[in-house]
Parts: sequence; C-alpha cells; structure tokens
Amino acid sequence: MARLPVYLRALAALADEGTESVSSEELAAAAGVSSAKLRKDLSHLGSYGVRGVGYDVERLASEIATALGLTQDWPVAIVGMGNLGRALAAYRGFAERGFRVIALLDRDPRVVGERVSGSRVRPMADLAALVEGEGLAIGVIATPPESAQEACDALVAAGVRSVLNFAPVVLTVPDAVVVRKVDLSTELQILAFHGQRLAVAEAVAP
Amino acid sequence: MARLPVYLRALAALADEGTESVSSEELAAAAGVSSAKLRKDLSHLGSYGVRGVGYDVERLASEIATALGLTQDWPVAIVGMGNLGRALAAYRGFAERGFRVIALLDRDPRVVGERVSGSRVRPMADLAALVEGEGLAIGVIATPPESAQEACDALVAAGVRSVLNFAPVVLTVPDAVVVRKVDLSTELQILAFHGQRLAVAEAVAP
DNA sequence: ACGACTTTGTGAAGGGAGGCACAAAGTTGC
DNA sequence: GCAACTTTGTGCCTCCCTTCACAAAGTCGT
Repeated sequence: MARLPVYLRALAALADEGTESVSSEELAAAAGVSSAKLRKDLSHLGSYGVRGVGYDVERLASEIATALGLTQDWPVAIVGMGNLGRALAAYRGFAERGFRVIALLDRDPRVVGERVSGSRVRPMADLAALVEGEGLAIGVIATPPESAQEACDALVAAGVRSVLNFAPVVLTVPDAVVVRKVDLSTELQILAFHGQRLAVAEAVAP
Repeated sequence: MARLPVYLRALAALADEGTESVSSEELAAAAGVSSAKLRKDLSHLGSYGVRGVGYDVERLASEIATALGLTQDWPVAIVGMGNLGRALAAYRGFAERGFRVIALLDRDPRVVGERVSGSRVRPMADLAALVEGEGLAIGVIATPPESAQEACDALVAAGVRSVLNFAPVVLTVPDAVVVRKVDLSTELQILAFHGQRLAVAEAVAP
C-alpha cells in the first residue's frame, strides 16, 4: 500500500490538467507501475472504476485520500534543529499535503527559544503537552545519530505512535509504534553499488 | 542487497567500540534484521565467517565496502539550489562516507554564481565537462517537481547513470540509468495511514 | 435494441524473499 | 586427542507479491 500516495499525486496532476476520467493503463504509466498492479491495488479499496471507461479522477482521488486518512490534518513535530531540521522546517511540501508542522524542538537549551522559520524552538519537555493539547501524532527525527534513539524514546513516551527517522541509525521502539526511515547515505551507497556494477560490466565487455 | 549499507554502519559502530569479532546474532540485532537473513545476505558475498566464532569486524566491513564499491570516492553533483538543495550542500554526511560533492548546479541564471556552502553555483551547461573531467557519476535532484524531469534529462544526456531524486515525481529514464527516490510526502502519508488505522482500531476496541 | 468494442476486476500461475532447522566446521576444555 | 559446545552456511518450506490472461460488465454507434 506504499504506492497509494504515488497514485494520489498522479491523480492530482491529472485533475490539474482538467482530465475527468483515466484508464488503468494511463494512470499506471503516470505512476510508473504496471496496469495490472494498479488495478489490483485499487480493487483492494473497492470497485470505483467503470468497465469500458476507466476511473473518475476526482472520485478516485477522494477515495484514496480517505483510505490514507488524509481527510484530516495531521499535526507534525520536528525534533532536532541542525542543518536538516531547519531545512525541513522551511520546507513547504508539508502543508500542501495536509501535514501541519506545529512544533520545532531541540534538546539543546542554547537552541531552545531561537526563531526558526517563524516559530520559536521549544524544549523536549513540551512534547507531552503537544500530544495532549494539539493532538500531535507524527514525530520527525532530524537529530544527529547519537541522540536519535533518545529523541525517539521521548516521542514515544509522550504518546507519539508514528515516527519518521532521518538519522542513520536503527531505532528500537515498542510494537505499537511505526517507524519509517529516510536514509541519505544508504541511498547513495546503493547508487555506488550500481555504479560499480556498471563499471565492472564495461570493463568485461566494453 | 539494500541492507548492506546498514550492516556496514553497524560494523563501523562496533569497530569504534573496539570490538574485533561479532556473531551473526549480535550484528543482526544491531542492524535490526533476523540472524538468518543476515547470514544469507553475507553468504552471497562469500564465506567470511568462522564457524564457532563469528565474523571479524574489520575484515567483514572491508569486504562489504568492496562489494558496494566504496573503496573509491564517488563524485556527486547536486542540481537545484532551493531550500533542500542548500541543506544537502551543507550536509556533512556525504564526505564521511566517501561521497564528494564536486558541484552545485542550478538552471536559474540569477542563482548561478552565488556562493553556497563555500562553492560557486554553476550552470547546467557545465555538466558534460564535470562528467568528462571529474568523473561525475551520481546526480542528486533537489529541484521543484516541475523541473525534475528536465534536470534528470540533462544529467542523463551528460552521461550520469545514477540519480537520487528528491522531487515528488516519477522520473522517466533509459534502462541503463538507475534512479532511487527519497520522497518525504509519501513517507508522511504512509505514516498517516498507520495513524488512521490505529485510531480506527481504538475506536472499535478501546 | 443489439452487436462490437473497451476496460475493469479477479482467478491462477510464477517467482522471490524470509524463516526454520540442521549438518558441517571450527573452538575450547580436559 | 577427543568430546562437548558454539556458530556458520544452506536446503527446504511457506507466504506474499507480481504478472498473465480472461470473463464480466459497461459504453457507443447504428
């Protein structure tokens, strides 16, 4: 189900162009998957297509948004105001997709109080109040690797159940908590692996 | 094989602590995988373990680094000097892992020439020379979604075969080119999906 | 109203990755 | 030197995901 967001984005693009109906073949091409896979994915949500015609763009987008829980705003907090944290705080893509950054936090008292992208950086101790009062549900970890587990523990202790981790470490969490990882250096190393395979292949059969 | 970088990082941490030998069980725990999976992964590289003892930390790290092609430096160029591009340019994690950012590029003539993190931003036209002269092999796309495909085409035309894409679009490339995607909003939407499932589950059986 | 055509939804087959469990191999103690 | 113990490497089984292929269902032209 990790592909639903991609479909949703493709549908949004189609809607912007004024398209009203789309076939599985076209949508699959726009999303970069096979049409069979797309139809099977969509069939798990229910039968929202019309045989002989295709899918109604607006209707399908709305169904996917509902399935993903994007009909409500999701409050997000960013922990760690280093380079990456500040870049994320300035990133506009969050709000556009229904994610509201309600707090920026840092463990370092010298950073707390500073203004970043128009918000005052808050101390970690505020977390519990944010979960209780603002319904904070998603935490983003942008700390250095050494403090990532500590930041994660604080989020979990405060009641956050969804964590997006940018630090290059494996986090340990209770079963009820979901962690997704975004790992720059891993991605680059995988590219290096492919780059090397290419180089080797060319050396063997130039 | 996307797990090798994680193993490598766990091994580096062990080496820092002065550990010389590690069992599959311990290393698997540190990397967040099962020991059987770890052993199977490592067996694909060759037999570098000693039965009854475990793996030599330094030896294994070196073997993995070789397999990943990390014995050489990989020149990287970042395309798109918006918020994200500047954050990536300032990020120190690249150099630490053998990736050298040799160029920052932008399509906009008003940005070209500006200094970002100590480097002068260069025009897209410089790409071919970078591939030829500096052995540029990996391109990072940090442009807005509208110009991502254009940036990607320019990289491919210049001879870059590995692309890391931060823009939330599906890129079309020739077969010989490998694209990896890092997609913030997709990750957040997946977390929202889990968050909603949790909320629904609690509403049904509180 | 009917037949030709298009496109969905799904059953069945195929493939790959993960986990289990055990034999092989090496170590340690006596 | 031998036996008990530890840990790797791997054959087998299972399960999930993907792909193929086609029947069902709906549209459109006449």
